[in-house]
Amino acid sequence: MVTLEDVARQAGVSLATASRVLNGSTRQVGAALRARVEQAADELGYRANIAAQTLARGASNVIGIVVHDLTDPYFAALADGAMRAAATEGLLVMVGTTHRDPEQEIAYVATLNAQRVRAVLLVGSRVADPGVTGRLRDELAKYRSGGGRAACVGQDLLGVDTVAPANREGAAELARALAELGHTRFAVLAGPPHLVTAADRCAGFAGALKELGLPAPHVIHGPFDRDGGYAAAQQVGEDTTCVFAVNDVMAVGALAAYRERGIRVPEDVSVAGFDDIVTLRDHVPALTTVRLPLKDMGARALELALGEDDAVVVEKVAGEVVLRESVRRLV
Amino acid sequence: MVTLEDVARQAGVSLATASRVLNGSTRQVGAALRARVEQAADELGYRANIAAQTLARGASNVIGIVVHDLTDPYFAALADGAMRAAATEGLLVMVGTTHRDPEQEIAYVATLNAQRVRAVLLVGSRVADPGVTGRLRDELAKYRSGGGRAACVGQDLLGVDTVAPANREGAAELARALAELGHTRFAVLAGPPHLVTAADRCAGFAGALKELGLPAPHVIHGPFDRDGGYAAAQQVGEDTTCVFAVNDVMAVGALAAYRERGIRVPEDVSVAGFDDIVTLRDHVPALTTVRLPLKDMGARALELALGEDDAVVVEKVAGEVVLRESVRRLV
DNA sequence: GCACACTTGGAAACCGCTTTCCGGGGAGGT
DNA sequence: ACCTCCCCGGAAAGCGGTTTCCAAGTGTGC
Repeated sequence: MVTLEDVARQAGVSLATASRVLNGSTRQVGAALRARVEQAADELGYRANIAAQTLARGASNVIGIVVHDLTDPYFAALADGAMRAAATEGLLVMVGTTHRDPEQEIAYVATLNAQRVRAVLLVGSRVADPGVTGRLRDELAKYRSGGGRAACVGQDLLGVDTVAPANREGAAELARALAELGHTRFAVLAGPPHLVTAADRCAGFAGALKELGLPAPHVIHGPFDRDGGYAAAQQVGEDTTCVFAVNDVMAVGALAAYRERGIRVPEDVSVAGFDDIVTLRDHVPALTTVRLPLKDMGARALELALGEDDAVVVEKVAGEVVLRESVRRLV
Repeated sequence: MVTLEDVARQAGVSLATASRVLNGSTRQVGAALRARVEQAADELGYRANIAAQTLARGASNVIGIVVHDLTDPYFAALADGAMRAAATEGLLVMVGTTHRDPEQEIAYVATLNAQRVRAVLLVGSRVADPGVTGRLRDELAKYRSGGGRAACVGQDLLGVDTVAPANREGAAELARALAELGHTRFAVLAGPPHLVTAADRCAGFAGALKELGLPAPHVIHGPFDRDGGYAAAQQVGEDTTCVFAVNDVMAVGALAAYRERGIRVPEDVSVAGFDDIVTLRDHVPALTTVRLPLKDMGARALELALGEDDAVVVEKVAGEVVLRESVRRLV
């Protein structure tokens, strides 16, 4: 590889001058030398060694994003939002996928710390296990004590800047909207009990029903993905008129299960989800859901992480109930 | 930040010994010292500085993946496959999104070169413009001359290891299968003319029709995404019995357009796509398409890039026609 | 008991770049 | 004509590790 020294020698200048010309500096370099250096760099095909720069400067220009599952459009949208924001700041992005294993999340923070990345974004639901959350907090604390910045999209459980979707409130509002349509017998495809996002949505939904004086929903746990929704839908009782899946991909799984069994949606049963995944906008029947501005949330999380402000800020972002054809009005 | 030197001092050993204990080495260290060092590292919360390691070792443990659009499930699947493969090798992943701007691809290769990443994966269709392709080749050549490895998922146009989907052949086979069902009047939602993947699929399809002695399809160009398919579908002539969208997300756009206009699929018109995107498996009507093993392709590309073999290998991967309900038999 | 091969610990060079600190020269002020 | 001040170029000291090279200690075989 051609190094800065090669360039400097070829241009007949010192290392310092070459560095100042090629890699930015507060100091000026005369036009003549500057031209010589640039030409030499071009001829030799010089590319600065960023590892060396990072070491010398003590600051890197990469950020880390840790998501649960990149192929889930929810995370893809969030990550894309953050990546666009990063690009405008001239930052590179390192993406880690935990494949829904919380331990992996901790491991990634450690690795990103070793990389001395400028900031890390933890995207996705926290888990209820205080053990893992504690260890993650510790790892984050270690990272931050070394000057690292961090933010999270999810629950405010890590002591870092957080973009927190209003899961409880959104689910509650959805419940009220559905009740308004005349539904009274509900089931909730609730996802895994330890996933805080899932639990919050479920609780918010059930809480609103209770306030309305309606019977408690039939809660069915299972995986947080499409197949989880598919499987859980099989266990919904006959008398249920409306099913709330705690996220859109689960709702799609449920719709598929109903379709296979010849149960019509919304004629025989209504189905609602949560997130308003863009990729699903052409689904038939169109999904009633709670819209979250995912891209913005990703971008905002990056902003928070990079922000100078030392105070930990938690930003709640509200969801908006979107009624579509997967839900019908009862009488 | 705590450095190796801090650890060594605390443990009362030399820098060399501490390095050997903590960051792997061929050399052995006695059990007593080893324990002291490990304890010191633990107490201090030491994390190796990877930038320094990369510099000293002259080799990094990160790879770069450049995709066109992460929120497109096609790229998400490919990237996920590659990332899983990378994880098993203990490699970190840097992801770049070009948002379909070919210039960005060149810029990313330059940046990843500067990062001295171990390998770069270029995922996605090449463009027909020989100018950009040439500059990209140059940038890649520069990277590889410095010891970098590279591979591509797409067309064999860059002189690097390539995983090449059999776009022409797959589209041709699809055309034959559709003709078999009695279709004769076709339209192709062809995407942008400069995108090689789109052009190949279109050409393969048209070629097969010609061989069968059928009339040439009505070719409609437009963007390569869902909205492109939606828009292009509006221009399809009345007499067309079957529409081939050159990828699945475009096909979904077309289906949406038809649905809005009250045109039934497949009763009034048949629609087929290409890729067999997993996220779309629950779409109604189920999409006839050509299946590509996306995750495997991503993983394979990484393998090729990392492989020791110096010869440039091009691996064609075949697609499999999958007939589903979006297409009907005529007469 | 001695030469010899192995181990194992440490000193120091080095990886490629940034940046501080110096010094020389030209411009401007008096 | 002299003194400052400013501008710009270069030497060199890091940044935090890895690894080569030495030296000292430990066994082994004869």
